Amino acid sequence: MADDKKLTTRADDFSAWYNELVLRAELADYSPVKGSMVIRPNGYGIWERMQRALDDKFKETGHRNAYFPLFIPESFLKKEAQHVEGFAPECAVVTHGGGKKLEEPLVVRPTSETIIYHMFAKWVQSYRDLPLLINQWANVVRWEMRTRLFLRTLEFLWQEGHTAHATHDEAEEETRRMLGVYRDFMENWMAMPVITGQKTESEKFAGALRTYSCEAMMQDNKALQAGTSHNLGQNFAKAFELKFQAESGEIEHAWNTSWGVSTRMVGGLVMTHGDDNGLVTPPRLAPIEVVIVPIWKSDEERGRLTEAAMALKAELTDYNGRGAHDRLRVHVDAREGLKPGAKYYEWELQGVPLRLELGPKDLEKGSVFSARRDTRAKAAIPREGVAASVVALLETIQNDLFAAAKARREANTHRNVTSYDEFKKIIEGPGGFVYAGWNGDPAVEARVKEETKATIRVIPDAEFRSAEAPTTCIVTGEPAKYEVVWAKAY
RNA sequence: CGGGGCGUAGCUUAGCCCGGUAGAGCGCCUGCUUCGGGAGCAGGAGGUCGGAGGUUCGAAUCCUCUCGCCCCGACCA
Repeated sequence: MADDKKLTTRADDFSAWYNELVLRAELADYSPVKGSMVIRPNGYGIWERMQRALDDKFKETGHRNAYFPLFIPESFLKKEAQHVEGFAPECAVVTHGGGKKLEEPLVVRPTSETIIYHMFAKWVQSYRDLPLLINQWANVVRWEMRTRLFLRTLEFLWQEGHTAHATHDEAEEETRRMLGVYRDFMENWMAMPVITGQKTESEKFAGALRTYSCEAMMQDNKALQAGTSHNLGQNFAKAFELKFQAESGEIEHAWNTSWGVSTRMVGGLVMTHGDDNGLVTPPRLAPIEVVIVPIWKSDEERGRLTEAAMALKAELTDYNGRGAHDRLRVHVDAREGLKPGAKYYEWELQGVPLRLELGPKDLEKGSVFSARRDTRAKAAIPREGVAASVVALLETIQNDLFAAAKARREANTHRNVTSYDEFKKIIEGPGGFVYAGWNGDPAVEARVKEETKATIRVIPDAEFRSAEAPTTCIVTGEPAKYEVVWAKAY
């Protein structure tokens, strides 16, 4: 090995780069059970930031948290025909408990629609009980064939929102609202631009009427489905007899929605912003936003500079320019026996957005020396008013990360592609998103997947569509029913 | 489950063809000197070579079986 301190580069082997980064930045580690992983503090810290931001948004939109059990009677899964077909193959099933064979096997939840709507049926009698707006933070298990850290593991953490409404339109509005919440989070917290839109019939959630999705582009130009929101119609309400008496006096089935995002987003964050030096975390999701590295030569200096670093930290954390509940998250790295350079590399690997160096020269000059993680730009900042400068710089980093990611996506987005040959050249070559016409036939979708591995990621929402809609289907040349986004996906 | 690769110290690995004292780098521990981009020197700890069987005077190395992991496919948040 030439230099085992350096990561494999993205250009050399994107997949190896990703795995090495996740392991070496200590985001996660392989567990003894094949396909499952341990989320280490660095990774879990990011997830906690994600949870906090999302949970606030869920509460703001009227949802309340609850918790439903891990085990679901096997018969529940079978009550909704499409649902069981979609999920049965990947379910873990408990057949024994307490040393005895169970009368009915229990499925370890792959998702909780069935148990939740079973319970909703007990709780809802009247239209006055609606809407019922519930979210749960939980782990789920899906027995996947091929796993990858954060992107696909046997067990993962997520949130699943489940709601019941009196009308289709209310449910549709909710489905759309939560897709918007996801988009807001992904763009403004993760700094990860997404395309929103509707999934095709073959890609929609098993049991849903319609599925909407947020699709992001990773640095290898592959798509990542980052979050989905489903309008379940009355499918589950009918299967679980979730009924209510309407104002009119009629008994009606409720209309459900479900929506979820998972720890997969941590993988998305890595693949959106990471570079060959390691992780790059958007400030808003960084467990540590600022690391202060004091620099000294002598023992006398060490005491002085460590003290100055602690004072700097105190000034930063006391600053309430972002509000009392959003204090700067600052760490001082005063470890002895490590040279400053070694510390720089370590914090860069871990993706801390901003580093402040504080040495004797800075003390003399009344400044601190800053280094941005994203651009690696360095500059002296006046010590006076440093907190406001740091807050502003972090905001700039947050915005620049989003702008860079968006520019990269646009640079790898291909529109006005009308020939299937050209389409294949792009997909098999550089990859990226290809906007093209589709006749709406699932057989065409299947054929393209078979031939190129590309799938329709979404039928994009209006704002993402091309100025001039494609008129013909990319494959058959027939009139196009939709403009769709094609890409290879994770 | 198909195809490919690999299991040697905490990590990365050399050695394996051609059997003969298990080696290195990183990391770790102790001490001294260092400290503005991965420090140096000295000393030290750490291995039943994935497991089981076989061949042999002798196996990390050869044979058989087995277990596990990674990558590529089919399936998917």
